[in-house]
Amino acid sequence: MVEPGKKPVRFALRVEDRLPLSVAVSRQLREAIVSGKVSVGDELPSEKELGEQLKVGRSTVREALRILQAQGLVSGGDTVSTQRPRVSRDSTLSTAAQAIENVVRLGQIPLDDLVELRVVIEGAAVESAADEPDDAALIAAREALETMQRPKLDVETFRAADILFHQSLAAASGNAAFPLVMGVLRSAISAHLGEALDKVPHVQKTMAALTREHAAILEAVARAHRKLARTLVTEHIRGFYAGRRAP
Amino acid sequence: MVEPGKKPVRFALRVEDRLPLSVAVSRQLREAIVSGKVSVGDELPSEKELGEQLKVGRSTVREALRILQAQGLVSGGDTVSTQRPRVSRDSTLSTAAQAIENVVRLGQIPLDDLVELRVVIEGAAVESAADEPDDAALIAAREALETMQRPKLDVETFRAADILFHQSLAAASGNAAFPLVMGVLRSAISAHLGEALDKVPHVQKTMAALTREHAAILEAVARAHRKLARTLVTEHIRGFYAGRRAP
DNA sequence: TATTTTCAGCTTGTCTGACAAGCAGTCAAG
DNA sequence: CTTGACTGCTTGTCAGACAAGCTGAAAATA
Repeated sequence: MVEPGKKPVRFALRVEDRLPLSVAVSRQLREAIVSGKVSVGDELPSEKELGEQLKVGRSTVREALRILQAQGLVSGGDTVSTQRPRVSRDSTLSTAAQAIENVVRLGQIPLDDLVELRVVIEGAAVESAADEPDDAALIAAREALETMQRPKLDVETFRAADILFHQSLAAASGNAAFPLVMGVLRSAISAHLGEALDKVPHVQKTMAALTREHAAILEAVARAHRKLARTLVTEHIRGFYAGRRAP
Repeated sequence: MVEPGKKPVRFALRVEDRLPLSVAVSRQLREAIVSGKVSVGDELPSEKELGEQLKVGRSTVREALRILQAQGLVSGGDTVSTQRPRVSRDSTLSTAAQAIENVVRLGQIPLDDLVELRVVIEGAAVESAADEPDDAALIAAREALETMQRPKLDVETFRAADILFHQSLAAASGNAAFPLVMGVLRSAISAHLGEALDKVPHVQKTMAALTREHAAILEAVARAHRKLARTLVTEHIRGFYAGRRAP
């Protein structure tokens, strides 16, 4: 491919930092936010004003704001409103969750692997919660459990209480990363399974059984039986998804 | 890859709530992507065409694309280019890491919690790898270890080999979710710590010590000593970050 | 005076039209 | 066969327009 007479000279095109203005603007704003130059909860200037300060058009500013909203650094984007965007307080958490969910869903990770990861994390969470529980979170878990113990519960309410229970349990570990990743896993798993799970043969019976397992887990945590709590959680999760997967 | 027989996916917009159109568009495209309706690597229609199919203006489409780029689902956003955006191949991972980094930098998740989560996951990974290892991944880990054992290694090479070692070890568990989440965690943690690892007092000594720990971990895994492997990994990670945090 | 109504002025959301820069193919001239 | 011009696309950016909604102040009313 190379003639003997000619030396292969490669010319590398040095692309200077030509990134779109909108991206540059978003990065600059991001730096101002994460570095604390604008504090959390502050209002940002209006789009027009930002554009004038930065000497860019309004559409450019709008695109930059969209990027920041997608990153969860700026509020808004979920409703139409005339409110000025603010530096976001807590929506970055759900943003991170969604980002991981994207990875998981695109990564074609087998369902079993996700379930196993959830077992690992939730097992560690209840062990930690059994050691030194966060009482407020434990109370929230207990309330969720009481909701699930109400007779003749409809599936949707049960489902919401179930999520809240597991979330609270993870939060009781005192580790903020546990509930975050757990929530991500749960949502990714149910996205894999599809939402047609409510059509189990014996819904009330299944829900009652799950509730009993929840009660046992919570009690093990409350009594600081860390190994028992882990075992119960592991069986609970594995059993649940095993039953779902091959009905 | 544009055979005449392949018919392009058509997008039709369905407005649910009073969401901004741009957000609705981005969500719909996101669904099309993560559900595999448009496959990874595919080109999306041009902005004009998308706008015509969805019956929205081009600026609206552009804002939606910005959101998707910020989420890492669509390529582009880092250079100015006339290329049509594609469904992104693998950049979602770094996006997730960046999202977590935002969370951490805004102080919503303490660094220690992230480290502890990494301990949990990597501990479970080596246990699983000790039980039934994926041989190819173990070989990769061993090669990375050999790289680290080379004398007078520069920091960057060591660092790369270190990442590869841990990644391979996690992959040896056979669970695809472990290396994935681990990678996100690792990147988020190191982004938060800063890259100032070179400023350790005794770099060569530190690297040598880390390498010995790595070797011990790998041997424990290879000999199917699951508990030992977990203990070693736990100490390895905790020790590493404990040393970093308060130098 | 106190309360309600009105209204001007802002904001965001969206659309349209315009232009520059750059890539890709075509097609003719050398 | 190479070269160059040309055409048609793309993205990036801007400017201007309009609707809808909020806010605060002035005006009208009780």
